[in-house]
Amino acid sequence: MVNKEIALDTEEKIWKAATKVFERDGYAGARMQVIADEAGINKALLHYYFRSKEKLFGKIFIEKYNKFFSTLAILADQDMEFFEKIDTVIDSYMEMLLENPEMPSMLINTITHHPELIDKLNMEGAQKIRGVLQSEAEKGNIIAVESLQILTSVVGLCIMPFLAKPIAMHIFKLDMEFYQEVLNKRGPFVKKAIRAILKP
Amino acid sequence: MVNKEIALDTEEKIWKAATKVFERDGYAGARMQVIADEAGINKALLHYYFRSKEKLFGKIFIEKYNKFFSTLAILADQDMEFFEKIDTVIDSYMEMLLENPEMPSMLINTITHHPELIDKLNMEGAQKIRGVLQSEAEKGNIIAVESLQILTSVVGLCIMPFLAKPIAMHIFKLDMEFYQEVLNKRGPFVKKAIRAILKP
DNA sequence: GTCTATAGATAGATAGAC
DNA sequence: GTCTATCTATCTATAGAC
Repeated sequence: MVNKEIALDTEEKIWKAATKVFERDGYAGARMQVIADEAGINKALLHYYFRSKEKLFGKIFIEKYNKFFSTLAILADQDMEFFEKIDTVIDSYMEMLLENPEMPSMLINTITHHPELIDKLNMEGAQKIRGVLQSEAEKGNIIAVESLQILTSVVGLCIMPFLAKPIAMHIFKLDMEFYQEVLNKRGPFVKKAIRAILKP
Repeated sequence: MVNKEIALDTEEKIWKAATKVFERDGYAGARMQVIADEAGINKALLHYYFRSKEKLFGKIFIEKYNKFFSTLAILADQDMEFFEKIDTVIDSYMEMLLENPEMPSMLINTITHHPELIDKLNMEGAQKIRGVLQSEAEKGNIIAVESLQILTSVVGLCIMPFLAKPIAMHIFKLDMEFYQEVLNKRGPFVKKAIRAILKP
């Protein structure tokens, strides 16, 4: 069992190192040598464990995003009042963003450059939430617009301060503390904003 | 003058080709050979005109984004009622996005990987608009929140359907026509949404 | 200004010893 | 499983003929 434990440990080190480098540099910008250095192992071991750069990236990407999307699917299924459900989704989204601010841009970039990976994502959660929105609109509880307008509004309102962070901090000469405060207050702000938008 | 005309023409061909390839593949993913092919010229000519890949990218990036941001600066200076000004900014933003849907993700990516370029962007427009928001909030005409919350809301609401296009079309199995309609209706939707959000 | 040819560096991937 | 050494391909960039 000793060998297997060591193996798992190495695989984990590679996984963490590769995640970090891919997030920072993107797929095209990432270098296998850099990942190996970060993991404290040799370049050849990367290929021993994952065969190719593409496979390594694909596995990490799918695992990371499916974990997030499956959380959404669970939330959408819970038995709650509509706005409570929306709030829970926003809370979950903001929590994820605060821990992984690079996820939105990585998702967008990957789908653009590796469209084949899109099929491996489990998007039940998004479909369920869209269904909820459509049914609420039919009942007249919220404004009657295409549910995509609302869905993209929730997501856009949540992620924008994270996407804009580097550029906004620079333009307005803000320090990290100030910006962190903006991010911390974003959840409550978005909840209010969505209520205002959806009022029929 | 014949030589100069031919030179300008070649430079322009390179510019267009490079813009296309950088937008599609990103800086790290772009290849000088691909740009040369796209421009219908030889690879060596790229270096003759622009010295290096980095310089070529930097020049295109700065020109493209400063053109857009200077439009914003002009709008912010116009003598208009507040919501008329907001509407004009949204219209201008949506028009730009409909023609250049890749601009937001390219901006975000570039700032992340080439932070030195941030200093070459002229961000007067954004600063002016933030000033307008702050002064309106002080006057009590709109809700009293940090102006960054509003600024990122406007931008987030505008760009999200463009960022999400490939992934949303796939998840919900939408055709281009349907999605285009969503994009066309986005401007009016965002204007309403911002009014609802800002109401004190 | 424009081309061909190639230098020089570095990428991903593999062979083979241990 | 892990390493060193190396292959092969490909990248940016330049030299030099025209």
